[in-house]
Amino acid sequence: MKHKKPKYRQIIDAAVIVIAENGYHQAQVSKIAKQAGVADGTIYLYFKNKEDILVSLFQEKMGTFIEKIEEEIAGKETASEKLYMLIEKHFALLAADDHLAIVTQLELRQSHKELRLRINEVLKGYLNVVDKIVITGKQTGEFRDNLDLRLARQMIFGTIDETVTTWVMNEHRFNLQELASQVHELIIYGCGRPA
Amino acid sequence: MKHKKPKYRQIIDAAVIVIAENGYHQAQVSKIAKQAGVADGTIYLYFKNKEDILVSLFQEKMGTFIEKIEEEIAGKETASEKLYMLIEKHFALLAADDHLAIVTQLELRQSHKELRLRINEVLKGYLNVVDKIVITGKQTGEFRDNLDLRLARQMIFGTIDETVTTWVMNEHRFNLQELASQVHELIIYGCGRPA
Amino acid sequence: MKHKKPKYRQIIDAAVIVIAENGYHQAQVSKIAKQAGVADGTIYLYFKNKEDILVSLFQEKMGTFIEKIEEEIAGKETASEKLYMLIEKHFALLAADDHLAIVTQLELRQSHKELRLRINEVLKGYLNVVDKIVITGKQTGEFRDNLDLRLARQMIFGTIDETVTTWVMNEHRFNLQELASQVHELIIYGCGRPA
Amino acid sequence: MKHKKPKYRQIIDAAVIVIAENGYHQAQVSKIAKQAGVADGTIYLYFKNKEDILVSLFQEKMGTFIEKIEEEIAGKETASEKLYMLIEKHFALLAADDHLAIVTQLELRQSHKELRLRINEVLKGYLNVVDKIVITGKQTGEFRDNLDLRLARQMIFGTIDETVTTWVMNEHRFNLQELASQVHELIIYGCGRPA
DNA sequence: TATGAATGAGTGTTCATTCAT
DNA sequence: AATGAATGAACACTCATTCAT
Repeated sequence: MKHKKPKYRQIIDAAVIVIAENGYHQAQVSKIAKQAGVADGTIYLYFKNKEDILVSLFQEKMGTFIEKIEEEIAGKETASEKLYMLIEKHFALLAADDHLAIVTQLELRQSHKELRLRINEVLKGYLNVVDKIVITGKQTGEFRDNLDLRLARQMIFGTIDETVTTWVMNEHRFNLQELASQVHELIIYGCGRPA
Repeated sequence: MKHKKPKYRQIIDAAVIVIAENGYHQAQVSKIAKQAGVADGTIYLYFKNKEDILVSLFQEKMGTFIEKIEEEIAGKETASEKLYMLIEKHFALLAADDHLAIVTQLELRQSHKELRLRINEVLKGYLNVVDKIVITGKQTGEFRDNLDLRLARQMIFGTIDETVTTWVMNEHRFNLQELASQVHELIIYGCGRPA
Repeated sequence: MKHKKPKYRQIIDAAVIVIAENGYHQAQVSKIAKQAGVADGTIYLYFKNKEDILVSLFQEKMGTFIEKIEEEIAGKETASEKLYMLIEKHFALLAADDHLAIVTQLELRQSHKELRLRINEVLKGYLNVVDKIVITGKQTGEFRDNLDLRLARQMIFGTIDETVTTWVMNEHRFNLQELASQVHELIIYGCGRPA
Repeated sequence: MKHKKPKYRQIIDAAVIVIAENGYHQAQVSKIAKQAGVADGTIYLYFKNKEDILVSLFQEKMGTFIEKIEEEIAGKETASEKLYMLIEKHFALLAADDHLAIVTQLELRQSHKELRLRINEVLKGYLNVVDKIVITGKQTGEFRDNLDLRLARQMIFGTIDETVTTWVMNEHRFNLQELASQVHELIIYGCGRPA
């Protein structure tokens, strides 16, 4: 809620569009300004530099993303249900926003190491949500006692992320949201056949 | 057998070192040439352009990578054992080559979209190995019948890849190889408690 | 009497401080406005543009400078005494105002050629005072008959100016005012030994 | 003799022309490159950055300048004769090179403080020559015993420099070289009438 | 009078690639 | 085969000035 200034959001939204349509390396500040309908210099009244646009973009979008997911999860009882909602909502939100999906899955990963480190900071918010689900699952007995928190987190995030990336790279040739239940099953039961 | 020319490998090995030590965006052709002990222009006698160095690098290294993993897997009977060897060898090979781990997990992902598409082509070789294991598992009845091949592949690759990336980003603060059995267990049984 | 508006002087004084403390090229209009406690736009109610601030600054300060020197000189009889007062007062006034000394000797000289031409116009007032002393000296017989007015003026101004600049550049490591009598001697008698 | 590469001198000479004709602030690197008949990038094979061109320019030209003056002076016996040659040669060299005179007297003085400090370093070579003359003069008894070295240096340099600057600013409306003897007289005997 | 958000022109530098030797 | 000097396109950011309020 820090930034109510309409131009702040205008510029971030413009950045998403320009990056999605032109690629990270072709997203010049002047192009973003033009898309936002402001002068180049105006960008610098709201952002420290180009990197700041990108980090802010990720913070804003990921913030909203996490908030929405947490809302959905809060209404669920079991870890399994929470996990399902996480996956379902994650897929739904990205499926609903083509540009954002391209930007987060493909383009922003081309950024400089330093920027990626700052993006990872933001990502920690998401991973915390995952962690809470895993901890809940272990407490309720739904998940194995000997489950390693970090590995479980990596497995859950890795599976979801790889699925979304494949979907984006295949240019949405399959329906992402429909996969939610299968991905959920895979994470809970693994590849193995139930005993 | 394709390239016996010593300079071809010399340049690729130089590229790995330069990229690992300087980062993708600081790995200029002139730096690679210097590290390889050749003139800038000589690079272009062996590679079409800079992108070609990187794709070739990935092809060469990933080729060897896949060969070694296939060797190990061939000696195993069950899908579960094959999967274990895949994970174990994957971790072992990267843990043994610092530079290569950094280059494949962090640096090369900063490349242009186009280059990443070509890298994905190479990656298919690896994913085919995963696919074969999954298919075997379904045939032997080790894996569930209703397992979706593509999703299983994404889950396996996503989990392994995310684990390695975390390890590289944490600057090797934990022992990667030791995690092989836990990751294996996670992929086979999932997070859930056995019935 | 020209400008009674308090903000006019406020802005000029702010400019002297900002230029002295930040250097000519780091003295942005917004910084001057902030120092003066007015909005950026307000500057343009009192000055045509940035250059106008600097020229006005020089005019105001140099005007006061010349007035004070003329006062002192008027009380003296001989050209030699007048010259001495000129030097002494020149040194005294700049030694008493650190900021002004830095601005006139170092910073303002970095200005564009056009601005420097306008500054030279203002400087003529000072050179006229010098000229009057030289003319007086020739009339009274204190100075040589064949003395070229322009050259004498350049020698007097050049020597004084170079001395002040050296003093400013040496960060006031020596006492400027104490040099007045020696500089006076040098100008009257030159380097040579009296016959 | 460090740089025999023709392009090095080509670029420096181009810089003198471009700065003299366009002014310091309109002397873009691309303009200098064009004048030198090389590509923009070529500049950076010979100079670290733009500032380096300007410092090198000053070093090269001032180096030659000092060398020539020292040669002339070496052939003279008395301090007075040496001083005369210094002035005469100083005037002659600048009168013979319009562009260089403009660059050193007007344009280069607009440079940033840092660059001016580096230019001052180079200038010390010239001031050393002046110092030697003054010291000689005191030893031979031509100059006063109580002459302060630093003040004498400032007087000599200040007078010569101010004269040249006036000449350049007046667009060569008078003959500079002809003034040498009068300036010499002024420095040796001052404005005063011989006793 | 006074404000301050918005404007947009302008430029030093890097580096993949070429080609004469 | 090998060299390495030369090329030239491309871009983030600053800041004096304006003008609606």
